[in-house]
Amino acid sequence: MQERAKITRKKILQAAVNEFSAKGIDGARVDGIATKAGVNKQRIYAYFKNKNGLFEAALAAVFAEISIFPSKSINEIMHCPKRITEILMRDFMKIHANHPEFWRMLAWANLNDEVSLNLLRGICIREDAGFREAFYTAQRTGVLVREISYENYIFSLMAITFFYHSNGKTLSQTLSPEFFTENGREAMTTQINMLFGKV
Amino acid sequence: MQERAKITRKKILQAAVNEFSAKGIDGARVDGIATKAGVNKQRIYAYFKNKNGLFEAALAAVFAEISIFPSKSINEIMHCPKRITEILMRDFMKIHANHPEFWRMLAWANLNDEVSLNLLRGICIREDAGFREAFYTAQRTGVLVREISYENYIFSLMAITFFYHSNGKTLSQTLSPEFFTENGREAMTTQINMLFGKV
Amino acid sequence: MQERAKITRKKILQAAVNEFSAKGIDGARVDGIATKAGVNKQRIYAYFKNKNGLFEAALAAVFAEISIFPSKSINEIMHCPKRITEILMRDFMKIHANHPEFWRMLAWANLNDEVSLNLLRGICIREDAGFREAFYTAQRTGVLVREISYENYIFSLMAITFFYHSNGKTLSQTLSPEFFTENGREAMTTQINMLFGKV
Amino acid sequence: MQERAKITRKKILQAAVNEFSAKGIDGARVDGIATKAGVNKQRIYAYFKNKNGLFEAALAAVFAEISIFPSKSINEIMHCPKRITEILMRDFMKIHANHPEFWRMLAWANLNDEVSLNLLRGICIREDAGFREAFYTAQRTGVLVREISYENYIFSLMAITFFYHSNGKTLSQTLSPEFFTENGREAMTTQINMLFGKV
DNA sequence: AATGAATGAGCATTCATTCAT
DNA sequence: TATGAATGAATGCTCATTCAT
Repeated sequence: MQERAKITRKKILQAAVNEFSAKGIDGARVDGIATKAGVNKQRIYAYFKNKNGLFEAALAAVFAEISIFPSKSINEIMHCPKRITEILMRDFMKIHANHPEFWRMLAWANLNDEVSLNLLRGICIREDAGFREAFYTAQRTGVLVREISYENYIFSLMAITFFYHSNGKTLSQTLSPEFFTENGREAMTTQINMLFGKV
Repeated sequence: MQERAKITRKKILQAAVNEFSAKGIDGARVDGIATKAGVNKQRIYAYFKNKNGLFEAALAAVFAEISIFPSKSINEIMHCPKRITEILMRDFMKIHANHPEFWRMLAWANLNDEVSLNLLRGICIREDAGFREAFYTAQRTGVLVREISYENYIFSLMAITFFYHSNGKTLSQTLSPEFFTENGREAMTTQINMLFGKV
Repeated sequence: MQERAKITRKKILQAAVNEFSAKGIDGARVDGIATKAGVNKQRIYAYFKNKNGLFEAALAAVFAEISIFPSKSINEIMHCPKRITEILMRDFMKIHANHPEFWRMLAWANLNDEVSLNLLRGICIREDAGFREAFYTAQRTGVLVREISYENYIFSLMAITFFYHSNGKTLSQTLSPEFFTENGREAMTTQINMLFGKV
Repeated sequence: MQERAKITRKKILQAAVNEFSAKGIDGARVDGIATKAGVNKQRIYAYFKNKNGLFEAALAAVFAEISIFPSKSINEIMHCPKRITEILMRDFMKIHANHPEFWRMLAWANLNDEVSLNLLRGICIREDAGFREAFYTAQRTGVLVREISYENYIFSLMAITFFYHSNGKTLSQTLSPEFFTENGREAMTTQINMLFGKV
């Protein structure tokens, strides 16, 4: 693949993430993506076969961009294991706040029967070995509840932060709009932190 | 509205929930809904104005069907406050398992900018006063952590159960497929239960 | 089907015969047919499913219009069996001259793998019993060669007249342009007539 | 033209005959031909100007390959003039059976207004002088009907054999499927042979 | 209230052809 | 000579919505 082609491919992917995350597979328009990318529409089919193929590639591209466990955080945790939950939650919250396309693409992908996740195989969020180590250290030093497994711990924090961002619209209508204020967010972080911390 | 019209309206709504929850607003077809409902397409426009209007009505219909806090569970909790988290989590899990249209409609609605949630106003899940009472009882009797607020407690359990069902597809590819086995589900419930229970 | 729909259907079919016979399945444009018919393009899909379905219906419509063995000719032959070949050849020639869409649609259909001829089943050219009678009479009275079967006789005359019209373009380049003059046509008819007539 | 170019040209032509004879001008895809030929698409435009030009060249190539009057047959006829019709018919039948691309390319060319036959000029089936001689011999020796001209004789046999192969699909649906059995083919050859033979 | 017919804008995808290297 | 990249105009088909009865 020539240099020019690589650039074209990249422009398409960026536009695709933009359009797909906003409107989903069915809502997105191939024309729109081509225009946004400033690229001939046919190139999309040449590089990604079809709309679905482009979505899958766009999803993979989003995953590739996101770093779930930044080494900076791991260092911080190692230094002060007590803060593990707080740090992790703030990281996750930040990821979602800065990359709304992440939860959106995830949500679209989960709702759609036809998208294959094959491309994710190579990229998937492997829990960083370093972080896992930090988790066990926190449990060993008695600052994190022992009853919970590593997987369920990660899962819970992901669930809470994902849900917080993905369901804001309905939650503020049905449960409480308070969650989505500065204070609400703070309170939640604090409480969840205490929950997992050993009293 | 005549009796016949009411029946037609109901048939449309059922078909709409079915189609919308499966395919989303953009993926659903008005023709498909009309056919599924065994009703002339034009009736949809007569009763619900347009596709979006129908979606909003369908979303409201789903909410109206779901009972988040069954009185049976409230009684159980009152009788044995220690089991509050376990009972609630099992309830939520069951709701999602039996009504996948619930999380799906929620997800579609949250992803879409144009759907109005006005119709939810009248129906929204108001936390049953009874349940709130049970929650405070559990805290007072010392079987539930005191640091967490009622809202954040509900929120957390909703988040975990929602996320569990809505993101299964990507999670089993990226985090672990173990979650979605019988054992995985049990372990999670137990651990979350202990987490919120006072040690 | 309402009267209005019947009219629309018929307009589509006429335009389809026109366009398909001229350009073939791949060459024809659905848009072109809709425009020629003065009808909304979507109606084509409503009534004929797709382009192929429309072609098949158009082919059937052409067959339905053509009368291979006009009763007038049968009467003439009965009256003067000696002229059977001449009459038949002139009939076939006239059909092809007046209905070029006949050989053209046949040719397109034979070249295309995907067209089904199911619709022809109901219409297909059944040799008129009357004409078959005339044929045997001619053979019995000794004015038609006995060695040839009814089927092969019809086949031969069809082949010659079809080929004459369908392959004119290449034949006048490769064999001789003489065939397609008035004299050439006359000579051919006369000679074929004599060929089948008993000397 | 370099040797390499000649090879490329030939590969393109072969693929073109293959694709065009199967799908016609409108049905064929330049991409498909390039792929089949294992050649860069652009070469097609360099050597044949455009799709139509390629078709015309492919048609000419098919004609160049076919030998209508093999000298072997001419010898046989000279040796036994009585068998002229039978030999010719079997030759034609064999050509069509072995080279379906022949009647197909002819049919596509005749149906299409835009193809020019200029390239055929140089190649066209000139009746071999030898065969014409054989024909007259047969007539003189009284084993072939005298009433038919050379041109009409050839024409008739070509018509029958071409039609037999080109219209099999519709004929077996509308007239009789019997023609296309081994027996049917034999009977036809025999009868046509007798028809032209002097009784 | 209900339905069959109709519409126009749109949509994913394709294709012959040209450009740039 | 040869090739990968790019283009713009279609092309078959669909869909939400409205009309007429």
